[in-house]
Amino acid sequence: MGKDKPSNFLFDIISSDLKSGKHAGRVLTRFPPEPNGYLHIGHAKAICLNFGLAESFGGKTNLRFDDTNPVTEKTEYVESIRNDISWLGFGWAGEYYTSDYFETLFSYAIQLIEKGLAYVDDSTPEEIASGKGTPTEAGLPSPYRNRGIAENLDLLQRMRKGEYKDGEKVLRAKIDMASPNMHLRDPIVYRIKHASHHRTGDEWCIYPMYDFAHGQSDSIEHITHSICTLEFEIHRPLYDWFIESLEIYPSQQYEFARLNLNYTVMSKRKLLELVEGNHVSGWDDPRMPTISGLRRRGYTPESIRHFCDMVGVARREHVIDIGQLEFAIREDLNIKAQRAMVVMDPIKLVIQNYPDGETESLQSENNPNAENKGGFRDLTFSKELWIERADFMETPSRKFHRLAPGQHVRLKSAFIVRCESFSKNEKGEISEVVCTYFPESKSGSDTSGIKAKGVIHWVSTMQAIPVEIRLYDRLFREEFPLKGTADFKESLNPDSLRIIERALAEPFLSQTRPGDHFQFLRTGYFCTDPDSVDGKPVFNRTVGLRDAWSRQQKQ
RNA sequence: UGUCCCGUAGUGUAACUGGCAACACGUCUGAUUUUGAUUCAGAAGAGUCCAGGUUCGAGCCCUGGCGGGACAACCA
Repeated sequence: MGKDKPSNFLFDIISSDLKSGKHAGRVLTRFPPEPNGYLHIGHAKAICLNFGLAESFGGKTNLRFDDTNPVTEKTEYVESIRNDISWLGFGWAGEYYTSDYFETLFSYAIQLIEKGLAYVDDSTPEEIASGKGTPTEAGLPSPYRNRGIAENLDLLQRMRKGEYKDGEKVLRAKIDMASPNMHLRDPIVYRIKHASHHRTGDEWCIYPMYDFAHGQSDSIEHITHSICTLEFEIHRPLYDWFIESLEIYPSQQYEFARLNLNYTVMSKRKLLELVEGNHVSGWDDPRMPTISGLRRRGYTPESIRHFCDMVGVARREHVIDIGQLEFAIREDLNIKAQRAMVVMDPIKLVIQNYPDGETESLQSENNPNAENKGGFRDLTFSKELWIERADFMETPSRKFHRLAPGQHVRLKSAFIVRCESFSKNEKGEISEVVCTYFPESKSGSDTSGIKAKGVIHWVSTMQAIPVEIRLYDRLFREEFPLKGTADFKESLNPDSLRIIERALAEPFLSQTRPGDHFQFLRTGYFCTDPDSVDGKPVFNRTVGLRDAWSRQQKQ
């Protein structure tokens, strides 16, 4: 399945580069996260592309932390990023940090000055901003634009030595203040930041800007294809300008459209806002589109990689329906997940013709869709069972295939029962259903000749264990949370988490470990949460089963 | 009144150097089913933003519109 990945424009570019011998038959890509937040599903797409493309051409991929802004970056993020990439199943050739290149980058700056292509500007940030002009009006040259080379060199060294305060001076490339591309209007190359860096500590007080770091870092590593998202497209002329001016290895940048999903947000800044505002429990909250959130939710690496293959790559902006992601995980878990029966909202079912105090052992397949049905496990059957409240109706609609007075139903992997009567509590809720069972209708050896229209799940009251279930729904109730409201947090779905404190489950679930995947029969896929403690497992709903019945009900 | 990018079924992605638009998800039927799941079979749904042009022939090439997006952080 999915053996042939559909072709895409990046694949085509690399193919033809290889054919033309452009990089001497070499393919080296890189994944360049800034360690200022956790990776999300959008990054997964970039990871799959960079690693996947390289892999399909026998090339390699570097991991490079783009750490040029010490005030937002942390080692905690470095670790989570490394962990997430490995978890997705990718291994990187070299692990680098842009900060490893600070000294080289500084020497590049000197070269630029010596070539008359950079100058130190004493203007204030406001002056620089206004001097840039607008997209439709040319900018004005800075009064410091024509400083001599020697003076520039001296000033840059003194910037490095820490003789100036933040913002007092910057180094700018001398390109073209009238360029229609704003990024070419003498972009800032180095700025002063007296801030401690997560790796270089206080060694530096000047830091290179993205544009002066990224392309050169690619070049230093001899990256052949530098793949990034569309918003950097307009930076490409600058990327090329630095490489040409410095006469260094000509890495090439290619852009693709970033992944967007409906009913969620996909920017690190916004995700950080959700974390810091306690709208979620953390970066790995199962409702987050982060890789760690998806992992905790129960998504598998395979499902995420397959999803990334399915959505493809192109240069046009798009929004993928979250249903596509759900399809990917259902498809994977269908063949992998152990089945179990868990009653979420229990009512008691009493079998009037079953002997008091007796039990019998029945067998049920662990996964009917896996090879050899995944083996079998034992279930304990008895006179009193828990069944789902929703599986009984006092006055059923015509198409209701479950329990109702006089109606037959099969208890999964057990017997057919017929509903004889029921009782209600003071509040008028169903409290108990009384049935008779047909001993000769035992699953696998049914000779009763009785046909049951439906099958329901159950668990024996004496053996059942209590478990906590966390039912997750989409984090936002708006398809496009950013549209229409001033604050995207107003679109948060108040019902994105519903906790069932005490569901009743098959006893073998007491043995589960965090990260285990299950399909709770007729309900959905679930994953054991790290919050589980001995005697009280906690399960996150990854995704519900497809449900033609409820869809039909809604219509 | 600027520059650049993009425009193919509801969604997303294909269509080798032009040869009567394909795949996936979704939707709808029907069959099977001890999960109203899965599986299987089938159907509907675009004539490729619009208008011209080149060509025997254009989603692919050209021109002009229209529509969407990006660009003025000492962020990446």
